[in-house]
Amino acid sequence: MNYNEFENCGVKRSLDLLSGKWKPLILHHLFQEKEIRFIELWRKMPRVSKKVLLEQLKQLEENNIIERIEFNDFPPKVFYKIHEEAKELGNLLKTLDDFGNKHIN
Amino acid sequence: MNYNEFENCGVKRSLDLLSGKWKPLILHHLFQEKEIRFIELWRKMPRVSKKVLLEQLKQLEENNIIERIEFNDFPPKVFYKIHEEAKELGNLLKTLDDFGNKHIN
DNA sequence: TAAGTGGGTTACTTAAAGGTAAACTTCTTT
DNA sequence: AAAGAAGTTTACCTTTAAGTAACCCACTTA
Repeated sequence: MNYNEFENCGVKRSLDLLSGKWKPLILHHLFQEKEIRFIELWRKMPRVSKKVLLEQLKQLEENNIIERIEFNDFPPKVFYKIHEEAKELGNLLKTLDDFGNKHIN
Repeated sequence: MNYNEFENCGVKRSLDLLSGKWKPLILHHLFQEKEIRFIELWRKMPRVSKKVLLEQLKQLEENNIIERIEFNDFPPKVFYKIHEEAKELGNLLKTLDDFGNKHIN
């Protein structure tokens, strides 16, 4: 999240959106589930701390990649899902995955 | 360069290859020039220190993204160029650029 | 012989990302 | 009354990436 030069570059912007240790894994789950509760997501990736997971989710939300939907229930209920306008991100992830798998080494 | 989990994931591998503050800019220049001397490259991006530029180049080389070609001349002469097997990276960068430009905000 | 050349290294500092652990909130259940 | 639930926050520590500045090497040129 620290490209301070060459700002006007789409490559950087894309990398910014995805950079963060747990974001690819988060997105992987969100693309699978369409909509998932915070605690469910956490159970799927228990090696992240709550704090860090929340940080990454907040960054994704600020970048309009995901949406946070809160219900005033008890116990609290919050859903996260891929933002409608970021659905095309799926294709990008596929492209990145393909390239990464080909380019082993 | 620090994804220690979910290693077996192409997305992570791709992001790893590209993560580094100056790599997108380096690659931009290398894709333009096909082959460029270290000092020329540095002149094109004078806000990086030599040390950091060399670090980023070394990482790219270790990942087989670029090639380092050394001549035993004086003064020393070293060329960097996109590795033949990484030419397809051009398409990936294009994809990232397009996405980033669309997804402003 | 002193200064300059291009590529690279070393030692040290700063800033940012991530990790750990505990506490808070507001309700429900036992 | 005590314990537990889900989501979040706080305080603090560790690790890593990046920045700064100086120096080395082997040779050439003024």
